[in-house]
Amino acid sequence: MSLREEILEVSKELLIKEGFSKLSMRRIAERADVSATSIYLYFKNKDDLLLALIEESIENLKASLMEVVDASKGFLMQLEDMARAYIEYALNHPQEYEIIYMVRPEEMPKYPKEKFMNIRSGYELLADIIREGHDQEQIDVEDALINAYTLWAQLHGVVSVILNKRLDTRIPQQQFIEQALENIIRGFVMQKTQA
Amino acid sequence: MSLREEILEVSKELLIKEGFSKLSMRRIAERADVSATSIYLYFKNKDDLLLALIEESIENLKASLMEVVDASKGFLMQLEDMARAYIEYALNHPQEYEIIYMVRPEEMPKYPKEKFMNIRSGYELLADIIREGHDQEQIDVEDALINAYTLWAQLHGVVSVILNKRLDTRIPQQQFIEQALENIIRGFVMQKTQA
DNA sequence: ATGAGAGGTTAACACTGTTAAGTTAACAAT
DNA sequence: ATTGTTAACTTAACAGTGTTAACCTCTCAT
Repeated sequence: MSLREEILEVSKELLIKEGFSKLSMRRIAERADVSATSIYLYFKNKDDLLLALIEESIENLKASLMEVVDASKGFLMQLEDMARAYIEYALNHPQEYEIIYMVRPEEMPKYPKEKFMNIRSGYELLADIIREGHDQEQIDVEDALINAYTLWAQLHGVVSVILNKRLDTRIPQQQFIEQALENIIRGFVMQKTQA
Repeated sequence: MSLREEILEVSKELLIKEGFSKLSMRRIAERADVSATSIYLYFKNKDDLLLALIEESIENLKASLMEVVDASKGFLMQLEDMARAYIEYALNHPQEYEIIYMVRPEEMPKYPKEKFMNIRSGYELLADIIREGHDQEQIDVEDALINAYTLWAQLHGVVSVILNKRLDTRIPQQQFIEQALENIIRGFVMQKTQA
């Protein structure tokens, strides 16, 4: 394993075990048994390293979503499956999920915004399913891509509130998730009474 | 103006002008023309100071929501008004909004989680409106408080995606907001065909 | 006048990301 | 076989961070 890979591996371990706030260059270096400056031989700076971690997390998230795609199911079912898969991934891999949204593009202008758009194919995947629903006149949407983004945003909001521990203690997490899923999905279903 | 107020004032200025990442104790101190350690006479630590800023932001956010409450309007209209007011506040005061969700309770265990729940009355406000809709059998909800949280979470997701600059450049922001609002609101409307 | 306390300061510690300069080893060319 | 070059790595240092301990200085009540 190259040192670059070693650094990435160790960084990921550290991220998962100790969280984003403990992820410092010197700690990574220590764990990898090299000097901190060696990291700069393989990454321009910390943001560059984080970006590599982010991309990996995005790949994992996308893979999780891909797994539940099953064209034989109805699209409503697929929509719900994907929504559940999204939430599940986020809650099961909190650090890996959060790092995706933690690092802010505006704070690292060196990188093209495109880098952060790697997740794009994930949206396309969602857009495809939404389009399918529209074709079968069971989902009431105009622009599938925009709706994919709104769906994604709503899901992100749900997991974000949970991960940031902003949920009222009076509210059971699972019930919150179920209610949110219900409301979100219903927001996409065609209202035939209006048509 | 007491030094404590002065520090808060200066901190808020610095936060708005230069953003969260530039908000350091020494910079605050410099702007307030005192030594950095003086801040510790009035705040236990940086988190304590941030918490004061957060509380102020929450008050402002709540006030913005209160402003649009108008019982004479239909609750669906009220719901939309509040949702718009939420998004508007977040986009018009990005730093003040973000700080609310930026600081993480788990990273400052010294403070009771209750502190972060000051926003609770905002949820109650929302819950009241939702309850009203339920009473008039125009909104399909079981537990109003849970639904207030899911609504809030969805709105947070929408503004979060925008503020974090994660929106695809192909997608016009305003169109995204309108579509999201439509989907979110519809998620709460009763589907009479099912009843 | 003296003691106490409020309200501030300076110096320092242990961190952080990052850079410049130096070292060391491997390998190619003369 | 001795150079020169390059890659891979290290040490030392800079500027910045949050935070604490120790100190000063002024005001005011006894």
